Amino acid sequence: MKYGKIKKKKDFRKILSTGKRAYGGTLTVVYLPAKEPSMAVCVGKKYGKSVERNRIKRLLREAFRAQAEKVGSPYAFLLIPKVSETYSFEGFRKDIGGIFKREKLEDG
RNA sequence: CGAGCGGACUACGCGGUCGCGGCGCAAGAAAUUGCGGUGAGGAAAGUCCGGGCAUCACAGGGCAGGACGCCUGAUAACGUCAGGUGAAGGCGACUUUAAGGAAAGUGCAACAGAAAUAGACAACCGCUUCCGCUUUGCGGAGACGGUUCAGGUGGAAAGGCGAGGCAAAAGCUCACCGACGGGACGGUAACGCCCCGUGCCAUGUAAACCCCGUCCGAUGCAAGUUUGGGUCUCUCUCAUAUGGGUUGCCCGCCCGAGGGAGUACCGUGAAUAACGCUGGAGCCUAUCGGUGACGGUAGGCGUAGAUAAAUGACCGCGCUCGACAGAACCCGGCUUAUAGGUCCGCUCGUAUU
RNA sequence: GGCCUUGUGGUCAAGCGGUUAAGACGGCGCCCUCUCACGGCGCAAUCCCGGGUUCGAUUCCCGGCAAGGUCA
Repeated sequence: MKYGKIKKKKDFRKILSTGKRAYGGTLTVVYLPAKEPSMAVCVGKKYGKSVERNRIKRLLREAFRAQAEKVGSPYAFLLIPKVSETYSFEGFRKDIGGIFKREKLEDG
């Protein structure tokens, strides 16, 4: 399934206020049923300089991509990482997988 | 071998699988799919300068304000760079340097010190008057005249140092050094060097105000352009220069501004849109001119253009185990951050030949 | 991305190149009191950091760092 980008400020507000929250060790996932599958990562200035922020975004997208195939129905996802010293691909991947399993979003 | 100086370069590499942003080609009505190729830096950073570019009822004058400041050159331009001069530091290679003017004027110089820009007081000496005494003299006080040496204070005390000179002294005189004025020579110039003269008067601070010289219109791609409607009619409010725009102010110049209703046509998307948006003062190689910055000529190259914003994950191999760090209109610089590695030129010390 | 502003005890803040760096609130110590409060006395500042100009810099100049504002 192809995931689009969430861009509009209105959409962000809607998901953050009405969406369901799921917490993992390294990040928080906010999601809402939607017509088209979409996702976004939230990495503000508190996470560091631009190099560091870009790295977090890449890791999150890649980890999400590795797990997204399991989700059957369309949802809008927001991924919000927690501030820490180091960020790892493996940690994000396991947390996202665990959240999908717990929230019963996986297909079948 | 040890210590050091200057300059240049590099910024993990290779192979696979999956994935991302532009571009090209093909397919498709379209969404999209497939293939190919391409995709961050030396600082992309800070936004400290300069320029291009764009807009402002063209950009005119004056004031204010700002920047720069040894000389010559380079450049589109610069506060940058190159070469040189002076000064300071280092044994040296070399490094640093906002380096015009203090006899245009104003301000400031705490504390200390007799005194802070120059007068007084104190001190030293001469002469004279008075007083005292141990009476060819010595001491004390006062008037007049000469002088600023020494001591102490200070960042700085009126050219320095040595000799002569004098009642005591002082560039009063002399040698050397410095300063100032004039001249010759060398250099495009800053300046250097030599000669002659003047006994010498002018404290510091201009990164205090300021003076002199040179330069600057303002605003910045969130600039701005296009579509978002156009034309006509009616009407309302403010205004006739005492308004609005143009640079902070003045002059000058330019101009009415905003809203509502109706009708005909176009359009249905209205801001998260498109353009600006990357081919350029471009990069590489060779050669010529120049000490050099740089410039000329010839050949070659095609080299990110995103907009919640693209480079990542995993596996294998190698090693020195990988620093600082991510384009956002574009260039030239400066400044700041930066693990390690490579190369070139040079200095000092020690030892050997 | 562009353009600006500000950094002084814990907080809010004054500060004409020479100050013992004002003042208020708060904190700590001592005195006063049987005790607390009030009151009195005292203490606590790398003037954000690094250079430079100057005899002397919180102040002037240059470069960093941090915080904040503003422009569609």
